Amino acid sequence: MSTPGFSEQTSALLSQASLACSRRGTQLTELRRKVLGLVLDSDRPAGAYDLLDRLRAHHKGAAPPTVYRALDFLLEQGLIHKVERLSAFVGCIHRHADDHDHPHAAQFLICTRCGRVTEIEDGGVNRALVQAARQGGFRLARATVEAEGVCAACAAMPAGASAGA
Amino acid sequence: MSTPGFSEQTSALLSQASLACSRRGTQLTELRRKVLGLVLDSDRPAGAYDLLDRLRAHHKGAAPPTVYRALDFLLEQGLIHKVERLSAFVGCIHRHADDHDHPHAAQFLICTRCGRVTEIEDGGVNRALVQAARQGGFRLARATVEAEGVCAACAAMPAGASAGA
DNA sequence: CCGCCACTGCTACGTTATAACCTGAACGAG
DNA sequence: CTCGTTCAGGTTATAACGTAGCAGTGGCGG
Ligand SMILES: [Zn+2]
Ligand SMILES: [Zn+2]
Ligand SMILES: [Zn+2]
Ligand SMILES: [Zn+2]
Repeated sequence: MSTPGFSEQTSALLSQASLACSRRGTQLTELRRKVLGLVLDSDRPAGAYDLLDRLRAHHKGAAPPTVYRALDFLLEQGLIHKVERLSAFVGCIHRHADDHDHPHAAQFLICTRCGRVTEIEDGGVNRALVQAARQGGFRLARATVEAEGVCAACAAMPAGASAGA
Repeated sequence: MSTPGFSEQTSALLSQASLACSRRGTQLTELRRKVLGLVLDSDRPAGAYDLLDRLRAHHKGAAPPTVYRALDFLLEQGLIHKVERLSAFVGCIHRHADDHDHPHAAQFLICTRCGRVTEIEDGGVNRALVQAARQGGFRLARATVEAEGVCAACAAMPAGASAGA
């Protein structure tokens, strides 16, 4: 695999991310690649300090700014998203077209049972938001939409249990 | 005025809040009333530590737990909202019906020029969210919707200026 | 009187995020 | 080549946000 320690799927996503950055004239350096790999490899949102701890295993001397700078870069590149309610980060599931100059409009479904976050991109929600903003004369730039509830997997489990670990 | 140091409008809202709490069997104590007054009296979202500083002017010995406990209470009572993106609090503009047992579904428009936040409650957005969640088999409990952009007042100003202060 | 409860005071601590300053590598202009 | 500039990252310290835990007080019902 291309980056030891990461899953096959994560490695594949890292390769795509690297390409996407090249096309945009930015560099997915080794450090940024590691941080992105850690985010992608986690099936739950990852906090900055969780990432820092894991990063330190293979990157001695990492400090808060180390990981926050990498996260800022990855956010700018649209490779990850921040879930505000959790102060945590998730990998972006969407393909990164050559031309994407500004972030796409996504929404997040946060399961309060298992902690997993699903990224969706719902046209209806986006249209409704644009409409609502326009009604108030508000010039909409972007929106944070984070729903909390119970995911399909957890809803199918007996109460008290949580799907998949 | 009923509570010295607050505007007439804030005082009126405080009276309403006090009544609403009585009906629900909870107490809007003097401390909680002061914190609510501070939130309502501000035309921008107020951070917890900003509130703490202002609270100390009339309430010697206040510490972080003092203000956070009051904020928790006010959130539970639906008297204020937290704006996650700003880690700050705003007063709720809606009337507090006797029967409201769970929080209402509101959205926030955050102006990046002047910093003001407008609370709206848009049926279209709420319907779209319910619909989007259902499509993924997600049992929606509540949603954080925080739009960023430029408010009508700021959009009418020359670039570089910001409306009202 | 006594136990219980809601509220508050207070100390300390945990978590999240950024400021400020410095080093070194890469690269083109002069 | 040497300088200025840009970008990435190391390092230290600190700001900003939030909570745990325990003690005291005062009301209220047994
Ligand atoms: Zn995305
Ligand atoms: Zn779940
Ligand atoms: Zn409200
Ligand atoms: Zn504005």
